[in-house]
Amino acid sequence: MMKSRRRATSFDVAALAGVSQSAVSRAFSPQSSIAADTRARVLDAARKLDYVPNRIASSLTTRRTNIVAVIVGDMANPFYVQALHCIGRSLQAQGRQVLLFTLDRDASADDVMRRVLQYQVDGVVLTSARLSMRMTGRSLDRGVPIVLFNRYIPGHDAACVRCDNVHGGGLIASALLAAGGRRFAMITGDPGATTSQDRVRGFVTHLAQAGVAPEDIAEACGHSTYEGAAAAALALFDRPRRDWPDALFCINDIMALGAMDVLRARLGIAIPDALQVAGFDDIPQAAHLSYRLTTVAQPVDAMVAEALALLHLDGPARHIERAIDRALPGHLVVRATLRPPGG
Amino acid sequence: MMKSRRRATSFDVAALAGVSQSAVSRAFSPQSSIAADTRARVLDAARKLDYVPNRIASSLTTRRTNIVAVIVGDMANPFYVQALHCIGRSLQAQGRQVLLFTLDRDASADDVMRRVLQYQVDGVVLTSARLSMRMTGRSLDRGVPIVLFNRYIPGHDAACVRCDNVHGGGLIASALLAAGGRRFAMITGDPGATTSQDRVRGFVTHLAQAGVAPEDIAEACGHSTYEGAAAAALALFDRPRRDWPDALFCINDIMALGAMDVLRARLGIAIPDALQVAGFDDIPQAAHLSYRLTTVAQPVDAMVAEALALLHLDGPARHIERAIDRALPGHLVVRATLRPPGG
DNA sequence: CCGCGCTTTGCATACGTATGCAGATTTTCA
DNA sequence: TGAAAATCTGCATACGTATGCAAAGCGCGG
Repeated sequence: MMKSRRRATSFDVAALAGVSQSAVSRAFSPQSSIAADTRARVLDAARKLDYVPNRIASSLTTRRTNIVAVIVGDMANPFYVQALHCIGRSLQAQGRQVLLFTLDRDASADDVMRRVLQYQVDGVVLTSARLSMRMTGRSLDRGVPIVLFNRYIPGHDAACVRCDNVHGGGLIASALLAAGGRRFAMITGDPGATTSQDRVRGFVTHLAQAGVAPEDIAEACGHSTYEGAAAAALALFDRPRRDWPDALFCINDIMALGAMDVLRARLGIAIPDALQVAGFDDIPQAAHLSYRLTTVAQPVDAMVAEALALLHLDGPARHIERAIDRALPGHLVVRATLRPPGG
Repeated sequence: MMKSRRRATSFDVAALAGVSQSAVSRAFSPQSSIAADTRARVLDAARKLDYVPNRIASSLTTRRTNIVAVIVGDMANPFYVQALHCIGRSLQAQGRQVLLFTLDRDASADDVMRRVLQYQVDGVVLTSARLSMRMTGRSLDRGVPIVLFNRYIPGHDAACVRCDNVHGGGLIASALLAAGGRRFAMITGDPGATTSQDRVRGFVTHLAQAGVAPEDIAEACGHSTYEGAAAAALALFDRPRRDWPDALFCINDIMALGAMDVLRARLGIAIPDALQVAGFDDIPQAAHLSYRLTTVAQPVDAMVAEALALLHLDGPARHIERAIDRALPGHLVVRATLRPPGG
């Protein structure tokens, strides 16, 4: 059976059902004023013609595309994949979809933002550390709601949802102290990312209260990647054995995996006996039996729900949040990379 | 400075530049017939008004959205994340975007496909094993090009790009034999997935040629997940120690990680000394020092390039490929989970 | 039987851009 | 210099749907 070349439109359905095009439109919009039997007749005709409403066309008049742009900075970090997955699920449950933008190293902010705006998205979720400022500016100027996911811009008034990273850093410091850590080290992420800065700050501040001077905490930058962290870990241990750290905080899990792997494989360091390790994020791999990483779990579901709520996708009038900064608390997940306290 | 509430349209730009709306449209389309200085004047006015062409509106007349739907069945498998990332990068380089559809366990094929069709996408890339048949049917009926990524449907004529899984299974069999494997075992994936079936077939066939009877190969289903594989691995070793397998093929890497983790942690099995393990896919984690997994690398970049080419997104007339089945060869990546041959 | 209110329907138009066509302008060549 | 060719521009319309408005149909109470 050969289908007609042209796709059926609401006019075709209207003709078959013996109603006007308006009736077809109303039949497909739940809250419209239309008689039950008319709707049934229309849906029946639509089925016969294999008609599917054209959302692109409808978005012209409704001024809503039901599309949300998600800009992912680092697809190599499972945490952001997890966040993307969660965002996609939530939006799909609302009848909306994700338009995905991945950001390459050399991507220009203006370039990405121009593409986002061309697609008339209803909102933007930005998970990229880099380029945030210029992108949020253009988005807000054009009346497109944007929410920063897990990062913020100090001088700027864009809405932001994040884990309380300072608090989380403190949780890690507290756990490492309780487990008997004495010589502390950190592997930090992208230096420009507030995520990294805040976790470091929470960690250092809490240690300071326990009498550990900041200058006694060894530090190396792992650039938020597995490989970068492996290199950083080796750098931290490039010193006499008696000065080796015995407690290491990696500001995210993916770096903790890199550090653990290289330290065990290259230097034969036993974890947690010779070195205690903690991460941040609670990515799926942190629970794997090769790592059993102690970490701070981010409340991803709640963060996503909050972020999408701040976009105000429902409701007739578009309201843009300003100067919102929601910090949700994470919680410590204790696994096997710390010694039991008092053990 | 307060921006006007309404976004600037091509008419606004036209008025400011003193030209017609058509001229504005042409100024933004590279191959249009327009004088250089007119274009410059238009672009200048556009910049002043912060005008961005509305791609949604333009797609109404061009009948192209420059959007490709990507349906991801399993976001928990890093291989598909990697594929998604690669697809996104390639499309963005062509000025197109990915509209992401994630498939939950309980998602209905009709439901997802209806949403795909509503958005008038220019093409569909389907990476989900389940539901493939009904989805491809509806897509093709409506003239939307669809390509199955790394799976195919035997009775169906949709285009398909995949790794040569039979060949890859043979590579693994060959490597395990050369490394001295004697008692073989497999952890299989989703029973309905051709990906799993083909890899198993290649593996079993190759072993048979070497004199290993299929019924001597132990088998358990890991359902393509880390956790499922861990359970399957324990089941395979739930027998007298002298009957334990010494060569294990997991039909994808994520399951190999699960199997290795549980066998080492729970049963204390040394890899590769007591057990040799191989996977398939070459996900990033396979290279991590905790695993150093021998596996078959899929040529993801080439597969994605081929898949997108089959959609025929360029060119004026939409041509739909039928009955295409491209199988690209993978290559063995030897790491530390096999003993060196002759060692 | 009349008038009021409620529901349902169709008409007309708007959304923002692309493009065929014809007219206008410039260039080319004899 | 003139005519033909080439280039550029604007007009008008189409793409597919949503919705304000008014008209029509209906039920109900007086």
